[in-house]
Parts: sequence; structure tokens; C-alpha cells
Amino acid sequence: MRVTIKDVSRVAGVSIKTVSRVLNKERYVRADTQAKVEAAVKALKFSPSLAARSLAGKRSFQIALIYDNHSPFYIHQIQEGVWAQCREQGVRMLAQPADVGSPTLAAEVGGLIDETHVDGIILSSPVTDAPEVLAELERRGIPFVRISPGTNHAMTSSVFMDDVQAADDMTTHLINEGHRRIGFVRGHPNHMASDQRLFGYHRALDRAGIAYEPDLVRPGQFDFCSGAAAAETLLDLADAPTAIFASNDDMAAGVLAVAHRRDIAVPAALSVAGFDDTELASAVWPPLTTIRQPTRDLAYSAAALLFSDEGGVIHRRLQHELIVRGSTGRACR
Amino acid sequence: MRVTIKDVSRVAGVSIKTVSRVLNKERYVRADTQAKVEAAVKALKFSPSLAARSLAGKRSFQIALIYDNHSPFYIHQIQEGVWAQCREQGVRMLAQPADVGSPTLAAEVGGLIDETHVDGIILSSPVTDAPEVLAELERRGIPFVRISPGTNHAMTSSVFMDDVQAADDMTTHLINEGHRRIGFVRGHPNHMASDQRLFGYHRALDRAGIAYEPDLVRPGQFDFCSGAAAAETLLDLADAPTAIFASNDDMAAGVLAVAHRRDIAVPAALSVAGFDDTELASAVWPPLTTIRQPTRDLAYSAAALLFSDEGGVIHRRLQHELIVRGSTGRACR
DNA sequence: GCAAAACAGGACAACGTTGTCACAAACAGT
DNA sequence: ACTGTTTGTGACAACGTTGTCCTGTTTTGC
Repeated sequence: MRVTIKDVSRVAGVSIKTVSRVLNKERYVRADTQAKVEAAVKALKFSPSLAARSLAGKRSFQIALIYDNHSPFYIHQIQEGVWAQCREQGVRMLAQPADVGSPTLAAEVGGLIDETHVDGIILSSPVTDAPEVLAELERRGIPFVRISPGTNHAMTSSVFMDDVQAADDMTTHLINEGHRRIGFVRGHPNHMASDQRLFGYHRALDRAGIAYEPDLVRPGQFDFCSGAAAAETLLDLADAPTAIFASNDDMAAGVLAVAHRRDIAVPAALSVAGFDDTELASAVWPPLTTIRQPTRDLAYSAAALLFSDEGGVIHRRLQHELIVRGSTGRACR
Repeated sequence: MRVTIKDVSRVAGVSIKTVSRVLNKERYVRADTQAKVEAAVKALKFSPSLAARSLAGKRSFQIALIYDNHSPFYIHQIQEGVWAQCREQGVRMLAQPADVGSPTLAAEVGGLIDETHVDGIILSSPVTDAPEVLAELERRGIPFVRISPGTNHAMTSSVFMDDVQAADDMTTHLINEGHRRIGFVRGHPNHMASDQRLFGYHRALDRAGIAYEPDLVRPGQFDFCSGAAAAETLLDLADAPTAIFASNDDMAAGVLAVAHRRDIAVPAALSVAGFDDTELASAVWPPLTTIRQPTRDLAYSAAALLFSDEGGVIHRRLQHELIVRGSTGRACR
């Protein structure tokens, strides 16, 4: 029924081992032999069985992407980047949503590896910083790369951007626009980036000689609702901020909605800034001033790192960019 | 190194075949034998190799989800639904983005099947209606289920909602609010749902005795920008519509943005309606009146159908719901 | 009580590849 | 010309499961 390597070898008039050599680009195959095999492969439309390759060989031609992130925009970009790299490498991508809070997470990851023999794993924040998962992966010695990890980890490669500097940039931008009272909405506590962005905000204030006011900093969950809730309390303050910097676009959209509801003009009476530059940032009104996080490229590079055989640990930093759109402007008071 | 079925059989004091029987819940295993095996599996933390199972047996314990959809919200929900079902069934999910326009698509799908021996395939719109893909799948006799297909296809199962009725419901809602000139933004021409939604719009107008005006219907691509562009031309009309119904939320967000830019109050001067009820619908201001499409449930049911062994073709319709939010109101003129 | 059927479990081949080894031919260095 | 290395190819075992067939042991039906 199915076309196997034997059929190819018969048509090409060589042994199955030689076909295997061509398939895997091994050395020691004469050019004309290789051509014969390739012709046979094409004629028969042969695709080697991953199951058999994986069982017999050392590679499985599959990698897994593990994520626990509730911003559809974000994970969409991550998936796209990883997948693009996989496609180039001729490798399949297993999508593996996870729950960082779950006590069985490490076991599930272990099971995944045992079952599928994946060649490597891409970890996306916040799974990047789940100690049990990292321990499990290291115990097994499986290659993995972390996207935007919050913690340093000398032993494994990672790709990331400078969240501290980016938040600093944005805060500085607002300060330059004349804002002195700048509200801040924190990200989800599970994400290390949340702390880093807060730190960047803090650092920029310090440098400008503006006192840090705890009242102006509100918790958030990286989702629309928590952004709206934070905005409500911030705007209820006797001395309300003239600008609100939310740690991601979803929450910034929440802030915008509250401003609209209260008939506060943006940016005339209130500037609003986001973070990530997801599609959402351009889909709301006014379009959000935000930080372009090179999410897709981060994912693409992460996968590239996984496949690169230059051994050793590589940490690659990608550049962010401040995107100024209509949601921010000069301070009014 | 790795734990295999042999290790389990040794610990449990039975043959490997018996372990296999327990793993696959086959008949003819005594309760005490089964208990012994299960204890051994647990003690050794054994996970069977998918590669070996797939090679030796008839199942691969993997399915593929093929999609070509550029709304991150939509595919996020689809993935989540399929994945939830997979998890229940102990099956892995291969994510396979595709490009409906590509001439090699059918070959790629064929290669995927040959390589991975997936047990089944979930097709999400618009791949559901790519004839070459359907032909390829049928030629191979691999089970597949289509989510929201646009064309009827007696031979394969599908899950869907009634796009015509839903669009009719929305249009009727707008008519009931006093609107007579209702703009419509079509969806991406590749998606059959686009035609169906247009048809529902048309049907509702007819029933209400309102003339269909081609000028009020504009093309769109299911993305923010095309929604905005359509809004521009609609609002430029000498006799501009008092309501605009966009075929999805992304485009409705584009319409909203244009209205804001032109200082047209929503819904006081213009009502805006979307379709899908993605997270975006609640993230914009004012929140969108829209149709709740049970996307996640559609995906979950599709996967369930794939695994259900009640042979035969099943078509399952899920209910939509009209969600009235702040973006629509009484007509002003 | 006895045959037939149902139950329980094992031995071994098979799945489709890659890894290892063996071997022959071509080439290089003396 | 003689050795040693590099190149090119094939035979065969191995990977870790399930499918098929076989052999016993119970249970069932008369």
C-alpha cells in the first residue's frame, strides 16, 4: 500500500541504505547514484515515515512548542515564527498548551518527551521560568531554547528583548511629553517581564527626578478586564494621572475603554501607552503608542538556535522599538 | 536508558504482549494481572513510544489541525477546542498552518499524512473548501472533519453554525432599531461564510421590504484595514448609511476607528455591528454588538467527531447567539 | 462428565527506517 | 609495486511497539 524506502531502492536500483544516505545527506554517495535515488523519490512521491526514522535513528524530526499565554495575538506570532523555521528545516511542530500553575506540568512535559522523542523544545514565557520544567528538561538532557525568559540561566540558550530598557524608553517618552503623574498597570505576576517592565518605569522616573508613587501602580493580569479595572481606580484618584502606561496592549485597550466611557479625551486629557504592538494596538481608537516587541522574530530565532549545531549556549537579544501613535500626546496640566 | 515495555513486563512479571494489552485496554486480561502491570507502569513512569506504536500498530495517536486563517483570535479558539478534545483522548496535536492559494498545498498535506501517519485531520475554514485537498484526503481514505465548511459534502462529517440565519438575525436587529440604510462589509472571498453572511443580510432586507443597494455593500478581507477602507467609502456616500454591519469583528473594529477619526458618535450617529464575538469585540469602544460564534465548541466537537467510532457521516450544527452591546442603537434619521 | 466455547497469556514476526560493520574500489604516499 | 587511507555501497541487526498465531486454563451448555 504505502510507498516505502524499499520501493525507492528497487526503482533506483540501489540498496535501501543508499537511499537512506541520500535522504539524510550523508557523505559517500556518488553524484550519479544520488541523482538516480532522487529521481525515484520524486517519481514515487516518497515521504519517509517519521515513526520509523524516529525509532531507528537519533532524530524524530519533530519539536514541541510549549506555551501558557492567554494573549491570542502573542501566541499566534510565536507559533508563526517557530513554524516558519520548522518549515525551513523540514521538521514538524507539536503545539502544547500548558498550565504553569498545574502541579503535574513537569510530568506532562516528561511524558511528552518520552512519547514523542521530540528533538528539542521551545519554551515560551512564562513556562520559561517554571523551575520544575527546567529541571525535568535538564535531567533528560534534551535541547531547549527559551523565549523571553525572566531569569538568567547560564546553561541554556535563549532569545529575548530588553524589557527594562523598553519600559524605560516608553516612560521617558511620556516624561518628555510633559507628563509627571504617570500611572502604571503591571503585568501578570507569573511573568517575569512584568517585574522588568515595572523596573524600567521606576528607573526612568528616578532618572527624571520624579518621585515613585505606589498609588499610581496597579496590578494587572495582561488582559483587557484587569486593564479596565486598573484604569477605574487610577482615574478615581483625587490627583489622577495624566498618562497611563499599561504593560501590554490588551490592558491598554481596557484603559482606553474606560476613558471613552468617562468621556475623557485621548490623548488630549489622558495619554495611554501599551506594550507589544500586537494587531490589537492598531485596531483600537486611537491607535496605541506602544513598544514593538519582535515576537515573531524571537520565535523564529529561538527555533533557529535549537537547530543550529554550533554547540554552546547562546543568548540573543533582539531590538525593540518605540512606536508612537495617536494615543499619547503632550500633558495637559 | 529509556524505559521500555520490556522493563515494565519484567517488573510486572508478565510478557510484553500482556503489557501492551493493558495499555490498549484490550480484552482478556485478569483484573489482578492488570493491576500488577499498572503498578509497574506507574513505578517506572513508563510512557510508550508513539513512534513504535505508530510503526507497529494501526494508530499514531496524533492528529493534525490544518488552518489558513489570519484572525489570531479565531485560530486561537480553534486550537484550544481541538486541543482540549485531544487531551481527553490522549492524542497529540500537530499544528499545520497552510496557504490555500498555494499550488503545492495538496502535496504538502499528502506528505504530512505519509510522514506522520496521523489518525485524522481537522480542517478549518477556508481549507475546508479547497477541492484538491479534499480530493487528496479522500483518495487516501483518511478520516477528517471540517469546521464551518462552505460547501456541502455528503461524504464527510462537519460541524458548523448557520451563517445565513445569523447574518439575518443581525440585520433584522438593526432594522428593528429603525435602520433603513445599512452598510455591509463582506468577508474574504476565499471563505464561503462570506457569501452566506451576505445572503443572510440580503434575505433580512427582502423580508423587511427594504431595497438591496449594491452601493452599500463593500468588499473586505476579514482584517482591520479592509474594514476601515470599506467604512471610508461607505461614509463618503452622499446618502451615508446609519448602520454598518461588518462580516467579522476585526473589520468592525476598523469601521469604529474610522468613525472615531471622523468624530461620528457611535452609536448615536452610526451603529456598528460585528460577527464572531472574539475577544476583540469587547476590547474596543464601544463594545461591539456581534454574533457569538461558538468557535471553541465547534473545534471541540469536530475533534470529538473524529474520534467517535460511530461510523457514518455526521453534520452537527451549533447555535449562534446575537450579542447586543454598546455599538448599536436606534437610528437617528 | 464431556465437548465446545470463552478466557488468559506468551512467542515471534512485522512495521520502515538508521546504525554498525564489512568489503571493494579508487587514490595517495612511499 | 606495496601499503594505507579515503570513498562508495550493501547486508543485517536494531529500535519499541502491535498483530497474528498458538497454547493452555476456565467456564458453559447439555
